[in-house]
Amino acid sequence: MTTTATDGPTLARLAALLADDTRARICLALLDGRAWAAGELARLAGVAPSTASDHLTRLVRGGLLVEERQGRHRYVRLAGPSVAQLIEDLAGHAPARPRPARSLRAVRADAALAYARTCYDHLAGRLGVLLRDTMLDRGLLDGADGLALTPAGVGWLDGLGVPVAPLRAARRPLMRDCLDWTERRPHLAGALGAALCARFLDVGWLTRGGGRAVRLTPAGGPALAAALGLDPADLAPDGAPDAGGGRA
Amino acid sequence: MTTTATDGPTLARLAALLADDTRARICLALLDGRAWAAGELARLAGVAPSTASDHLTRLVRGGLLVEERQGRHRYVRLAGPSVAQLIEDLAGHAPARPRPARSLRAVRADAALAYARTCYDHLAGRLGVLLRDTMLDRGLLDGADGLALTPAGVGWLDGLGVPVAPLRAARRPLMRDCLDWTERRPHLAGALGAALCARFLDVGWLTRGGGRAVRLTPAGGPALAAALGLDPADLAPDGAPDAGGGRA
DNA sequence: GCGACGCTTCGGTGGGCACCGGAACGAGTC
DNA sequence: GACTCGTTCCGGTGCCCACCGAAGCGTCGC
Repeated sequence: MTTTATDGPTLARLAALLADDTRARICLALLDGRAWAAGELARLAGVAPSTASDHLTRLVRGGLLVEERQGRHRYVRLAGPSVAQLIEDLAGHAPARPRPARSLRAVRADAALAYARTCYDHLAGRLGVLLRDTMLDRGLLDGADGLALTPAGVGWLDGLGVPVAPLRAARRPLMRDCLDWTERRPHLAGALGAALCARFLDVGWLTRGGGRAVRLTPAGGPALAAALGLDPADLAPDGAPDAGGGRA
Repeated sequence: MTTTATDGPTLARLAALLADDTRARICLALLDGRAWAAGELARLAGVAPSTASDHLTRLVRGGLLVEERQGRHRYVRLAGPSVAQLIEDLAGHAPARPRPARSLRAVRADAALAYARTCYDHLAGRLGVLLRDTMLDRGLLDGADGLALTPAGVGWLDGLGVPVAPLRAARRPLMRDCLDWTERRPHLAGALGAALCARFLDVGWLTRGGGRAVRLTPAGGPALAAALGLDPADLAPDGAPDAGGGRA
């Protein structure tokens, strides 16, 4: 028999993959869960295509990314939810640094992101945190002895068209708290968080803005408020007058 | 443009703290939850004291470690459970690399670690995983809809002298799955995991071996088996004939 | 076919940093 | 007070790696 699994150098090599500004930027961008082309990532990170290509190769070799070649394009995405979780956790532990606003456009985009965005495959931002809080308030989740769905919660999900049974069968955990970058409080991740986010997009309550931002649709606001037993005003993006301008 | 709270460089600087072999070794050693002197860590990592001192300063500045000066000694320990969790998560994602056994002593020490050890402040290794599994089997935990204590579990803990009420009041989550390095399956962390481990040590069911290893005491084996409704043989460290030799 | 495009490979350059030894400093010890 | 010991500060060295531009290669479009 062999031994303890992870030694120092092994851990260091994994951390080194995220210890570079450019690679970190790339991984954060990929947290939207979609596949990006190599050139897009190079432009986003502000480096030459050759440099980005190098980084992508390294990240793929390290197991953080998977690639898919299509014609002359090289698409990469995060290797899975566990990688997304790892990056989220790291980002959650990094010191929160309020950044100076650079332009009105940037302020609007930041406000839109702070209000609602995807975090790999689930919902984050104020809306994500509010969703979890309300589910706890309404007794759909029980947070006293861990974090678990109540029978009422199972019924509520069923009513939304999110049957729980297939989620239980999934290999990933049903629920998991994910520390929100902007709110510094947890939102809902795991199979359930992903299913809820997908469902809201499916039925048109949410729609993707550019990048990671998502927006409540005119129909989605009242519908979600009703489902949660909230006043529609509670869902207003009160943080800033973002409107719909955030097309980054 | 980038995101609101955590941008690429911020994430990269955090990751860079763990991206060095020596610093990674130091952090892994500190996962035992105790405070180590700078010189001890230098010897453990195999570098000059001046080099280790430099690394410690960097880790403290980065918020991963806290220090405590006592006379001419500088003691450092992990800054808290959240840092321990971060390192555990990273280690859990690192590829498991079977290492060749180097000596009989090393094999014995490794076997002792694989059987039972502390993971910052909670129990890990085969024993830790078995504990969680059995609690699920016995209906003390409910894993179907998240991870939650059942009423039976609350009573069981009370009988062990681990009242749940103060744990609920703690700021850290009551329970959390922590991926075990050696078993690659979850064991129990969070406030409850820490309280259980502390209690087992308090009542003398477990005792600390050298380093991170812990051992079942002659009295503790049958007692723990009885508490869990297991045959004492189920708790045997069957992986290897470790006996009590594992004094790193 | 030809050209445009996206990506990769390949030297070359530069900066950051891990490491050490030696000197200095403070705290304990006799 | 002299000595030891743990730690820190400092200068110097060498390695690793992020970056680029240029050239090469497959893919798509006209």
